[in-house]
Amino acid sequence: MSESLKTTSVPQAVYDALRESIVTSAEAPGALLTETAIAVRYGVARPTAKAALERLVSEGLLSRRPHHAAQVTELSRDDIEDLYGNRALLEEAALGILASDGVVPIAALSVHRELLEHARADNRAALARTDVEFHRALVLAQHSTRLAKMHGLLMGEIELCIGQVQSHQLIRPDEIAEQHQSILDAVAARDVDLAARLTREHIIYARDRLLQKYDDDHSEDS
Amino acid sequence: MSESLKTTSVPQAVYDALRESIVTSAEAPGALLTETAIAVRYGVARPTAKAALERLVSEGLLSRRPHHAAQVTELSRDDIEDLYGNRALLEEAALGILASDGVVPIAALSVHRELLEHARADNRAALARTDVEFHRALVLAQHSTRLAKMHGLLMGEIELCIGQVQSHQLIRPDEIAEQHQSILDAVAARDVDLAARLTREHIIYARDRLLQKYDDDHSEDS
DNA sequence: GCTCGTACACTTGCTAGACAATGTCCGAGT
DNA sequence: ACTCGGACATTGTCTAGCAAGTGTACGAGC
Repeated sequence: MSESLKTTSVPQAVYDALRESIVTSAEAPGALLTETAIAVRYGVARPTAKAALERLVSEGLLSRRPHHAAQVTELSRDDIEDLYGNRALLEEAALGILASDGVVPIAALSVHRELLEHARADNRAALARTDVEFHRALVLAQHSTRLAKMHGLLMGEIELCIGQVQSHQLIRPDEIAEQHQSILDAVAARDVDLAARLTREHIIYARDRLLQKYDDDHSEDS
Repeated sequence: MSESLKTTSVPQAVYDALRESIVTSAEAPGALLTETAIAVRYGVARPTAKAALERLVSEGLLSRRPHHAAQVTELSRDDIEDLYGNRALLEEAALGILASDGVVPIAALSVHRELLEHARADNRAALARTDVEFHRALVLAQHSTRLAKMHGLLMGEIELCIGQVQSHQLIRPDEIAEQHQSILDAVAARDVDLAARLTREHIIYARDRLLQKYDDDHSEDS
């Protein structure tokens, strides 16, 4: 007990670990997670595990019926469309605010550079993760706390979505990077309409690639 | 134990009761709510009270620092603008969807009739409550579950906002009812742009009345 | 052989109590 | 007047356990 830096609270740590294993699909969709199983896995008491599970349920990553074990949410095609439609709405608004202020957020810039690195190395898994981080950084940069909160809620499920459909397999790194650059340019140029339009197109583009992969995966069975 | 229908779970009941007393400003903004105090007030165990408090914190109705009692969130002028700005964004999108489908939701219609009753009786408190319910019903009627979830999150804080600024005092019942009717008409006529525009104007109108009252209340002190 | 009902195992719902860790505040000593 | 120390309040987390709901599998009856 000397090496642990006690970075956060115990339930937070359990939540983080559990969330990570869910969005990376280490826990398959539909997998059952009982409170006691989580408790023994991370060496915590059952109420602690329960708190982490309930939080994940409220964020939509887990589902549960009253007296049953929680299970990893299985996203349908409609869910994907819903998620990305609302994401487009929110990010379009966020980028509009950023562009009208003409402030290019430095946090997003550094993430963008990191993303370029991954693109050059053709590391698609890392790129998918950094892509999410880039969009988070953009939305966090504008001042509306509620917009950021709602966006965070959506992005949680979107990460799960990206994990379940292994969409990073068909990502085109150069296109992603280029689209991000265009958006940043529009913000710097204070072109509100362009920034909003490019953002929506970028997200719809991502959605379509996801849906395409989803359909491919689901065409052989049934 | 024969008359109680056991309508919901215990934490849910505590949550409901607590939420009610918060949004009605029975608990003044800034009031301290300790876990033990809530537990004894409702005759439940401390973990149960804790769960209810944590849920309210996650919804923004309560604030808390790590080892301190939770307290009722005090909304600032910026918070009001933020809440209503995002509310306009979401409801504009929701009404756009409804109008493009051309389906006037029956749930919203019945709430609208109830609202007309309150308007006729000039019961402003009930009207404010029904107004919120009307907007919830509208958003619930479109099919996007995420949009409804995010809207619900916002409306929680908005109810608190309405309670803190006693805004119902300066509501004009006839104007509210008329604006709602116009929106419903636009949806029935499948006029997407009009429905969206009227919705935004209606919300901005409500926001401005709220801000006006807020400024009046805060001009004498300081 | 099939259907129905019952009992059991699993899991959560909720409670009780305890101890540790932390933050606040007030008073004592300098 | 200022600093330091300790008491108090509050939450964080754990252990323990009972009650209640749900599904399943087994056995009885037809």
